[in-house]
Amino acid sequence: MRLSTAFIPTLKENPSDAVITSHILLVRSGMVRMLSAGIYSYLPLGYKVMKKIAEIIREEMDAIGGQEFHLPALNPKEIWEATNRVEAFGDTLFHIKNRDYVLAPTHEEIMTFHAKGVLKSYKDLPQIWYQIQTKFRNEARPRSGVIRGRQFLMKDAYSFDSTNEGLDASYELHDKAYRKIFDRCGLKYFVVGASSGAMGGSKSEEFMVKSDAGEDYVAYCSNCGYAANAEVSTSTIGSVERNEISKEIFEISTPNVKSIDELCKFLNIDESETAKSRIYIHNNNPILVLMNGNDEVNETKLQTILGGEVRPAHPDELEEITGAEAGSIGPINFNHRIIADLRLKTGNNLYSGANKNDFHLGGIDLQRDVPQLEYFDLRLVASGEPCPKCSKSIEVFKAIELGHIFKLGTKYSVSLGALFLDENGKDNPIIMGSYGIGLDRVLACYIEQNNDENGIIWKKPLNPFDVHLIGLNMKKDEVVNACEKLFTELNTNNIEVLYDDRNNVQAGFKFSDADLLGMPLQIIVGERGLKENQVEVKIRATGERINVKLDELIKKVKNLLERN
RNA sequence: CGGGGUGUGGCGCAGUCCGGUAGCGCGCUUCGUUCGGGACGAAGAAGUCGUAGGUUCAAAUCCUAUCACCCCGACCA
Repeated sequence: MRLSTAFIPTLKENPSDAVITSHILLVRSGMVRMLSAGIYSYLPLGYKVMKKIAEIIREEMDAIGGQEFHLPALNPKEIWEATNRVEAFGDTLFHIKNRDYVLAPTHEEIMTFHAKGVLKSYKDLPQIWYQIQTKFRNEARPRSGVIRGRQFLMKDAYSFDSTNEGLDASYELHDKAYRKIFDRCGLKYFVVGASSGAMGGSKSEEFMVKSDAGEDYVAYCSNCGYAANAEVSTSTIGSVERNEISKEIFEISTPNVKSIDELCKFLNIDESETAKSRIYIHNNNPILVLMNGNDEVNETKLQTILGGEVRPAHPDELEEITGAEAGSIGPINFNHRIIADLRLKTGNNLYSGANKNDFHLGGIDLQRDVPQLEYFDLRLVASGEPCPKCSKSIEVFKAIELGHIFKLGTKYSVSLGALFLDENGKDNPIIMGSYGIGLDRVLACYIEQNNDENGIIWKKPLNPFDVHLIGLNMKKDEVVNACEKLFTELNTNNIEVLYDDRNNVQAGFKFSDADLLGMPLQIIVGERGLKENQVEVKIRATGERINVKLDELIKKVKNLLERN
């Protein structure tokens, strides 16, 4: 492809609304443009990469017996009501105004609809159906460019089995296929145990990429390989020590002391001697959650333990409920339900808020002073604490979810009546699994992991082109002639070439564009080299430059691309 | 949905406090000189100052409303 006529609008400056690296580079390299918040157009160069990602996914899905569908994004609302997911998705579901349609955010319902009455016998099972299709979700707050959009491209797959063993096998197939897909895309990722959330089902795992732009937290142990979403990771850190003598409760004036850190400094005590209070509203009733020191509440665990509706209390509610502001709340004289983290079970001589602004209490013995207290594992795991599997230290970091695989069970087949006859002639709901990959995220994560200060660094097989051919001074006939010849030669050798044939652009500009676009190899053709019958090959990833004789170029390029 | 911020030519921004009819850099067009790391000179094109209403002799600037986008939080199959 000739750059002079291609639509690859590169930008010299960072777009003002982009913050994370992948977003900045996607826009600067002319791969995407924003149409509206969370809605992006893929330009030719970006779409070329998306097609390559899709092709890898297709190959691996087909390899496990997957069959590709193309389902409508426009769905009758009725079918979503049958599974109660109009309510479950709430505002995230896009509704069509002038007809009872919704824009599909995922396709369990529609796939199950097609399975119903067609997969009638255990002999018809198992099946793996998939599609690569645009999904619509009315995200409250789209962010990070293409990583969290209102419209995005997703590969979604569904398995249909007659037995739980069959589901296990289908799930395993997807697990292996996903590893192959992400390996082939050149991504560094983790597979973590996850919460099934509103999807329902018994087991689920996420494929995660470590990134500061991520919205999930992953607990990872480099010693034994343990990895889990922090939402579900168990905390195994030890309980606080119990002193031999429990002091009596005493009140201390602590003016302007709001945080645990300030309290520790003020009283010259250790974090472990303090109990932090967080107030939540559970089904319209206040509940105090007591944590040790600076431990954070794991709200997923809290939600699971309490059930119903749980949310943090607003600041104005705090004063109404406790009589004090956020920094001075505590369990003593608190007249609603209190639960505490397991770590505090043995605690005595603890410091906590007095439910009176600018006062704290010391000498609290939870067993003595709050006898009705219930203890649960409520703690959000943190870096440095012992791994639940091998007791070595774990690391907690932010991550982006690339893919998620679920054992769904029979939730959708039951509510939509997708039944099959077993060997005994008895009706049974089909046992399902569902498996997703965000293609936009694969693209963005690749760039997050492969860039430098000059731009993107592409490697096979996702690279849009293999080589970037740069003609330095296109006013010189010998340069033009040499470039044209190489362009033809490379193309006939099935090497994908982006050819910078612009004759009105300075050399420096071309170099910068080439580094920004980031093809694995740059072939630089200039007068200087041509005198020696040679061109320069630059390896984008390392910056290494090699002078190559013209008649050895194709061989050398093939060779370097193999190695890449 | 709560908090904060920003909307001025294609892109990045100044001007807004203190009202006087719009400017800078990049890009774009034409001509010339340059030509291996984002060139130089000359001439030019391009902006309802997000939108609507109001105040005023006069509004990018002040007031009111509204929309869009970004960041933090809430939410997140």
